[in-house]
Amino acid sequence: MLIAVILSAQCTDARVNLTTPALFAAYPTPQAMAAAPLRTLERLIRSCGFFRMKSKNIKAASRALVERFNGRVPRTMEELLQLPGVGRKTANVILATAYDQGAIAVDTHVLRVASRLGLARARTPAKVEQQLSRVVPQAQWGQVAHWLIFHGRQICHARKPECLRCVVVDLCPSAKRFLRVTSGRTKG
DNA sequence: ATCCCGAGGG
DNA sequence: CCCTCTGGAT
Repeated sequence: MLIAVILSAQCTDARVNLTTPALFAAYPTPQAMAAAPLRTLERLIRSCGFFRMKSKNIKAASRALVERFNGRVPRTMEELLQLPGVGRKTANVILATAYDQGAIAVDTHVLRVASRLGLARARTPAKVEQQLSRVVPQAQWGQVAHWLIFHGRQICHARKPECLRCVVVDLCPSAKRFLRVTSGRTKG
C-alpha cells in the first residue's frame, strides 16, 4: 500500500492499479524493491507519471524500511515522514487505511471542498487537517477525506463546481458565488 | 486545456 | 512562498 500511495501522486487510481501487479511480481519484498535497478523500476512505473522521482523514492524508501524499520512500514507519523517520498498526506493515508488510526489525509480535493463548505478556513493542508479534526467526530476521521475527495471529483470541481447537482448546496457558503458565475452574470 | 487521493527543493 | 517533476485520460 505504501508503494501504491507513492505512485498515486498526480495519477489516477485506475492507472496505479494497472501498474502495481507487474511491479510487485518483480519485487515482492522491501528487500527486493531496495535492490531493484532504477532503470527497471522506471520502466515498470513510467505510466504513472513523475517516474524518475517516484522510482528513486520507492527504492530509497524500501531501503529505509529494510535498514531502519526492520522491513516493516512504521505506524507513526514521525517515522513515516522519515521515508523518502512520504509526506504528511501519504503518511495519513497509510495511518488511516492500513493501520486504522483515524488520520485525515488532506489532499487538494479535501483542501478545496472543506474550504468551500466552510469546514475549515486555513489554507495549508496541516492546518486544515487540524481544523477538520475539531469539526468531525473522531469515529469518522478515517473516512471523511474519502467523502470530500469523492465529492470533489464528482461535483465540487476545482474550476467549475456543479452546484446545481450538489446535495449540500443549501449548506454551502460558496454556492451562491459559483451559481452566479455559471449563470454568466458576474465574473470571478 | 485540465485534471489525476504530492513531495521536495530553492 | 514558488517551482519542478511526468504520463495518461477526458
